[in-house]
Parts: sequence; C-alpha cells; structure tokens
Amino acid sequence: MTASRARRGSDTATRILDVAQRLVQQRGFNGFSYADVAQELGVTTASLHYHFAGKAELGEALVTRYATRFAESLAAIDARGLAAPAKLKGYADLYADVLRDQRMCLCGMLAAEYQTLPGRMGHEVLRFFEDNESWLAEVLEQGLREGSLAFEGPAQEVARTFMGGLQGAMLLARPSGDLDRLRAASRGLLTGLTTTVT
Amino acid sequence: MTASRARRGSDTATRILDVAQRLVQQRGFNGFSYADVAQELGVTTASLHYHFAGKAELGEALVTRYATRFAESLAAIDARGLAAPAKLKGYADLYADVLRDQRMCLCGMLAAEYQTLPGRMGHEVLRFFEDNESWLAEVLEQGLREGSLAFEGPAQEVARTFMGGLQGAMLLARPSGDLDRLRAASRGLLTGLTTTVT
DNA sequence: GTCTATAGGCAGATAGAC
DNA sequence: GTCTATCTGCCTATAGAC
Repeated sequence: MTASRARRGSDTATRILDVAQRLVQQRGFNGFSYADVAQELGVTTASLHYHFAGKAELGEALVTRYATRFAESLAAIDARGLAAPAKLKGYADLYADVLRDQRMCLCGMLAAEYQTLPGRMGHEVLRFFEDNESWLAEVLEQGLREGSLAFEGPAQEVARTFMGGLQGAMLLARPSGDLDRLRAASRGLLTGLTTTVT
Repeated sequence: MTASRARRGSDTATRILDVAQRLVQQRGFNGFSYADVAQELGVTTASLHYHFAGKAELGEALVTRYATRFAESLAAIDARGLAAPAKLKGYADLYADVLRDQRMCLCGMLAAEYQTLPGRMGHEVLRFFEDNESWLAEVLEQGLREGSLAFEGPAQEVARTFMGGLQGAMLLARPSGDLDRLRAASRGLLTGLTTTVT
C-alpha cells in the first residue's frame, strides 16, 4: 500500500481515502463506486484496485483511519486538562466540524448501512462507538467527582444518550443544511447534564 | 395502481410496499433492488414495474404511507388526552416498535441517504420531520402550560433535540441489536425535560 | 503505479405475449 | 396482472502491457 513515502498526505493512497471518505459521508457506502473516486482523481478504477484490493478493503481502511484520527482528537481534548463540561463541549465541536460540506459522521453513516457492510467493517464501526462511549463515560465520571455535572443512572448509558443525541442531530440537520440545528442540540444536551449553579 | 380492491392489506401493491419498506429500513434505499423484492414475493421485477413505474415512485409511495401511518399514531396519542410527559413517552414508544426486526426508522434511514434520493422523495422526508417537530413542539408547550415539563429555549429546538436523540439512539442501538439502549435513551431524554417534582 | 481492455454480473427498465 | 425475453448501463474485479 505504497509503504515508503516521505511526503505523507498527498500520495495516491491517501488521496483515494480522502475522496472516498467524503463520498461515503455524503452518499453512503452503497451510494458511491470505484468509478466515482477514480473519475474525481483522474485515474482509472484499475489503479484504485492496485492500492485497495476491493471495496471492502477500502472501506476498512476508511474506518481505521477515521477512528485513529478521532481518537487523536479526543486525546488532544484530554491534554488540555479541562473541566468535564468543557470536554463535552469540545467533543460536540468535533461533530460540528464534520457536518461541514453536508457530511455525516463516517461511522454514523455506516451504522445506518450496518446490515449491508462487509463483516470486518461492521466490527470496526462497532468498536469506534465503544471507544467513544468509554471516553465520554470517563468524562462524565470526572464531572461527577468535580461536581460540574449532574445526572442519574450509569455513566455509560448517559454517554450513549449524549453520543446518540449528537449523531441524531447531525442526521436531521444535514438534509436542511442547517449547522445551527446541531449547535442547538449540543447546547440542549449539555445543559441537561450541567449543574445549574456551580 | 390497483385501485378497486375490497380486501385491503393483502393486494400485490401493498405486499410490495411491505417488503420494500422492511428492506429499506434494514438495508437502505441504495441497499436493495427490485429483484430482492420480487424474489421474496415470488413474482418478477416486470410485475413490480406494473405497480410502481420505477424505484423512485416506489420510494415515494413508501414515504407517503409511512408518514400517513405515523401521523395516525400521533393522532391516536392525542386522542387519549394525556399529560405532556405521557405523550412524549407514547412518542418514544413508537420508536421502540420500529426497532424490532433490526429496523431503522424509514425516514431516519432515508435522511442518511438524503443526497442520493430522487428529489420528491427527499422533500417528503423533510416534511415528515417537520410534521414530527410541530407535533412535539405543541406537546412541549402543553407541558409548559401544565407545569409538567420544564425546559429552556424555543419549543421547536427542544423538539428537534428530542427527536434527534431518539433517531440517534436507534442508529446506535441497531448494530448491537440492543433494544434496551433505545429505552435507556428515551428515559434519559425524558427525565431531562420532566419537572423534578410536580 | 498506471494504463487498456475486458470479463461477468447485476441494476433498473421496457416490449409484447398471455 | 403477470409472465418471458431482452436491453442498456453500471458495477466490481482481473489480466497483462507499459
């Protein structure tokens, strides 16, 4: 897969992933073809098959890269040493970034198509959400300890509700192209967790 | 479209819609074919084209029927004359019904695929969500008047956040096949709106 | 690494017999 | 209403030249 390349970020494999990712986020895994990607890059589909054996392998690479980058973003939030509400705000902001260009979260889109995905892809999508849940649950526990957050029930359940709220808000905001809808939902979900007066 | 038929609910057009609806809810509009539906019904694709000129027309019929039925369910909730929290619970229960058979909400699935949908279909999907929003917003206002609900900001925004929370919960619950996740999210979203002590 | 050429299959769709 | 037969186009994928 073009292993030895000094200038990362612009070799062919990476550009294929970039275009394919955008297409999946906008149209779904069943809504784009090798031909779409090839045409946009000005190459042939045969060239794509050199870099990624098949659509399934391309899909796996997409999810893997996306999950890695997302984990890095979460680590970056952690590194700032913020209070729990600010961390949640940072998390929600990641979603706002995704919504630009009328994109859905890659894994949110793939979750919708889950039953049609190649097996390995499906597993990676599941893991993405589990990792998100774990990170959020930790932040929520931190908030409890700090007294900056208040909620009932297991942190993991609240984490899922929060993450689902953001995914659903993206899902509904995208058709109308209204970024503010996601922002409003983020605010609403956050205020439901924040202690009224610190 | 097979207009004159006494025994409604089992004529061919209806059975086509039933199978197609399930396939769209499970696999997406770009994840099923006329051949899939035809095979399951033991007819040919040519027969499907007799009832629905093309996939776009079939899709429109699917959304129209789904929206009509959903509106009827909401009217049924209204007819019971419940307090606002109970109405919201009734609304959330509609989503729980949908999740059975690993199904996504038809319009939630189509929202993901929005950018690939035939124009008319897209419009109908948008209208579905607008109608839902309006109904929820009214219930929320009722809750404010009753004193049974408490929230900040415009009712319409809260309605969107609530609806998005349920759609997102379905999206995330379906891959793991865990119905309880949706129930937990429903509870969480509701308690965020309910006045602590009446 | 990228190309041309092509295979083989499935997609949505239509014509016309029954 | 449903069928057979067929069309055209796109899809994923491969072989082999450059």
